[in-house]
Amino acid sequence: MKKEDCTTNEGPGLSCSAMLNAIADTQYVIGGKWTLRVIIALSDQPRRFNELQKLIEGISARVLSNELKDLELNGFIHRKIDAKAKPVIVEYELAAYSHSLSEVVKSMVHWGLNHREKIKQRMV
Amino acid sequence: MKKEDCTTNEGPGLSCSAMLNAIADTQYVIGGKWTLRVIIALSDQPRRFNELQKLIEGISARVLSNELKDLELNGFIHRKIDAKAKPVIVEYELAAYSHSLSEVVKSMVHWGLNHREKIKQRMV
DNA sequence: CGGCATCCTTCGCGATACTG
DNA sequence: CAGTATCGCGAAGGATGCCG
Repeated sequence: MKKEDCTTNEGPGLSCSAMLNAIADTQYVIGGKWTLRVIIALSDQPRRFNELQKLIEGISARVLSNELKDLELNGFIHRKIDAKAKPVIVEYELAAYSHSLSEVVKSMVHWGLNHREKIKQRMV
Repeated sequence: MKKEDCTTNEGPGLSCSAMLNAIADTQYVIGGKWTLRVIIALSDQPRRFNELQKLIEGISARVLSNELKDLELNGFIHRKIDAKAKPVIVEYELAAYSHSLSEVVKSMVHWGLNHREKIKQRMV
């Protein structure tokens, strides 16, 4: 075993720094305060800008705008423009790639619930 | 199905806000820049403060100190003190609870690697 | 050696106003 | 309606120095 290899067996054959970089990437992409909220708000149907802002309580237009740009850059959503309509209609819809997050989201939800339970019991 | 239920099927029977809270908890606990690095640095053996600081490149004493306190509060590590030695020896070791993170870590590593691959291919 | 105190910087985010 | 521009706060983190 190389010095760099992690003894935790999360990444068989993966160096620690490679693992840490991958984790940092994930945190960078979905670690923002609103990122996953926007994705979830789009999970059942495409939505328009102001619709999203009403749906996601507390988000400002500036932040929502930035989130949507980043999400599009990362391939999570598509921006659909209907230029024929007047005024122009812009809709955001989830791309297939957003489903690749399901495992990450699931494990985070699971761990978060367990952790809260654990904390509660320690309080008793 | 209640209005609150998520149409993404990550949390069967779980409301969106419950999911989002659980995710926020997880991000709060392990979302710090250094948290997982410290845990991984401790994964093969207990280590002392200055040893950790050398091992984790770039971390300051202040930040490491805070991380270790938080990690202990959250039950991830134990602080072992050998008071008989002079000067006193302090060691940090992983607690069993830190292994509960393995699924989260694994999925984040996996997704991060895939995402980087995807980005690379788009560059071509 | 194992930290804590202090000061400073950076970055994410919030609030508000404004525009085509 | 769908955003952009501007301003600025607050918290996380970095740099440095000191102490038992």
